[in-house]
Amino acid sequence: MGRAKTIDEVQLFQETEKLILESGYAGFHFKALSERLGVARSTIYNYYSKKEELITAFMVHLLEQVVENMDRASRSDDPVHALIQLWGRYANIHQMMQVMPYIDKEASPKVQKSVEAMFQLLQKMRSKIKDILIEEQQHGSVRDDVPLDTLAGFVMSAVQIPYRHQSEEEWAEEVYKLIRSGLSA
Amino acid sequence: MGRAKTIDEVQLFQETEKLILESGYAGFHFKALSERLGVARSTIYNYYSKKEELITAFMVHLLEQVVENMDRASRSDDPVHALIQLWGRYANIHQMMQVMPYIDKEASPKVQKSVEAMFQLLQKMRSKIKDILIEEQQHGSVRDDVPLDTLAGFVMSAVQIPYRHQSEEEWAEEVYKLIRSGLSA
Amino acid sequence: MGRAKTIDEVQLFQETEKLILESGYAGFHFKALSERLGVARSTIYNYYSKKEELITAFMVHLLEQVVENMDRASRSDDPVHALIQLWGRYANIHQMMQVMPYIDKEASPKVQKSVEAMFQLLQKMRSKIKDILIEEQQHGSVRDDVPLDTLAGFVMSAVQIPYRHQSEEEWAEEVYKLIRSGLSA
Amino acid sequence: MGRAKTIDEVQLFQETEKLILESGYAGFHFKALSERLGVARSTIYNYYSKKEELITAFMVHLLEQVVENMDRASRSDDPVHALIQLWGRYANIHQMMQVMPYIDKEASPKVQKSVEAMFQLLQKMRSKIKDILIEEQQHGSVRDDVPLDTLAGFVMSAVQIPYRHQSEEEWAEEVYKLIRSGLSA
DNA sequence: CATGAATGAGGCTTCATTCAT
DNA sequence: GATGAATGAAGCCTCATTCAT
Repeated sequence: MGRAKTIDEVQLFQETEKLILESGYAGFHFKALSERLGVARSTIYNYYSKKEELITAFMVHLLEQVVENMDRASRSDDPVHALIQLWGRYANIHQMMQVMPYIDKEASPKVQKSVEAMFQLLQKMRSKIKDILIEEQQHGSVRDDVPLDTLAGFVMSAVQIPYRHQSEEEWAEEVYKLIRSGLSA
Repeated sequence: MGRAKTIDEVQLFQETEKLILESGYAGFHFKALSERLGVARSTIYNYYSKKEELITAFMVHLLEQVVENMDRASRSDDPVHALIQLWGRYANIHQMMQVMPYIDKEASPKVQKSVEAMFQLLQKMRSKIKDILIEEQQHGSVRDDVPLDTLAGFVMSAVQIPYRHQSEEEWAEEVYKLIRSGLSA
Repeated sequence: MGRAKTIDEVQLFQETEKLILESGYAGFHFKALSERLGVARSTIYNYYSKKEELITAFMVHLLEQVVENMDRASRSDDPVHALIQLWGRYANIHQMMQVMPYIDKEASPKVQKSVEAMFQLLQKMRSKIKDILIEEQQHGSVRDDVPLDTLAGFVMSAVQIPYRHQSEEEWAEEVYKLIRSGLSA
Repeated sequence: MGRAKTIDEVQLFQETEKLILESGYAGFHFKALSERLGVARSTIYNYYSKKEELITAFMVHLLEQVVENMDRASRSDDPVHALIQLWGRYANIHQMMQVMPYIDKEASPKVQKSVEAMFQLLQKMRSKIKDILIEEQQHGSVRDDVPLDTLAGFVMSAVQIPYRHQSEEEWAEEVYKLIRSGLSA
């Protein structure tokens, strides 16, 4: 019944991500997206009836993946290390998140729901990081002379360190060293 | 009394910065800007004949300030410390820089010039950081088991660590500790 | 159990009427209609291959009912009274008729036919009213110092008098008095 | 300062009225309007930033005129007569009013204000009619065996009686007779 | 210079309608 | 027949930019 789909959500999300990374929120239109997908602009409206709905749905999807992976990370031997490796893999979340302030949060009820979900996920991320750090503080492997919030911010900010010429793995190793023991020789 | 309002270029830049910080590139319009300045939209065209010209001119201005301050920082006792303090003061440069990818660089010759200038200034920033780090490596106070680029990225990324509840000074102290010696207790 | 839903034409007309009364021509979409019927939008096209075809078919159907009832009314003791009672029952025809000007009459041959039929039915309505009035004029119970067209218009306009707090019957009685003997005490 | 206007509100209202009367709410677009006015579509947005704002502003303007004229009418020798004459002159208000249900009342704060104003004006119209009728009831020239609301509805509905081949004056005279003394000979 | 007016380009959305299963 | 998918045309709206005073 009905004819075969020419696009699916996976493709939609893939191209959405690419487009946002390349052109940011302002440059993200259904027009551009439809051209990349090779469908009519209006076709996309059959999937998401508002620009904001697609973007936020995608971002929720992305954050969910990250949070899921953080769970795994926190159970590893060296959770901080695992976290940094995760950052290496999802280097673009941070960039994606920067789009958030520009989203019209009242665009539709669906958008509102997604935005709420995003905040909760971010909350979860932050608290998972803190949990990891607290745990390590108790083992004496993380300093406690700096407020937890700042420590967490420090760990999260590492996601911003650009890849230079390294592989993802090299990047993670180098950054891990710095996060652990700083610039000092 | 009642004579035609004239635009004060200082105010122009101030409002430009505010507007970009509040709304990002997408939300930066001459319409909004003119309303804040209390002049007609078309008046701004007597100063900058293109949106991009204004934005890029402003960004060059901003970067020049930062670079100037970096010069001073690099001559201080503890240049890394001074740098972090600088980040505290210019916490928004990073956010400002994020609009760059969305600028149509071919918009006009003036824009092209400004964009070139910006790249050179960014270049300068990066190399100043590297110079500082190299200098410290020679004194043995900065590690050399991590590539210089990554070290520089690490220092720059600190600008992203959000203020929590601290003053600018507290923020700088805490972050400095982390940059210097990392998470380790 | 679970066999494909089929459209009931009676229901189709019912929902069409409701929708037009609630939302007017502008608010009448196959989208809304299909939702109310619980079928796919495209299914309606198996019955009416154009929006206009459905609307006009429905209106013909409605007018036919009214004309039929007018026949009965004109054979009653007091035909004017019966007419006003009829208006009470079909208070919405007038509202329905107001969508006519917006219909694209050339939309399809079927539409053209329906539109013609509608005009003939309206013609018939008008002339039935006139017949009734002429008959009464001959009995001396209706004035002849006002052109027949205006008299007919007067009777038809009564359909517009809104229900206030009365039942349909009360409305008809009150309006009948006014139509018969006017405002005068 | 600034260049000379090419359209003014008067023209805008005139063409708005014509367009609505010809094509109804659904057929009223800024595109059609701009074509008639010989300006670009976007120009109209400099005057009214939403379709609904223009329509409702116009309707308020129209009702205000009518209400003003009703004041004059109620002070005349035969207020009911004057009212019917007024209906002759503003035969289109009723048609215009039918557009109301389709207006998105939440379209903008300005729209909301206008809609409120419209309701108040309609309220005023109705109560002015009632005042007139009450006054006449006290003089014994209007019946009191029919509820006031119905009487008022009866008077208002007269606006719907179509012109046949008469002048405005003839129409008013004929309709006045009917309103006063009904169909009876 | 400052301004108010006009405009075009470009993005957003909604539907009627067609297609393939 | 019934359906879900795809589409194009049409209307909405917002700006950057230009023009004439």
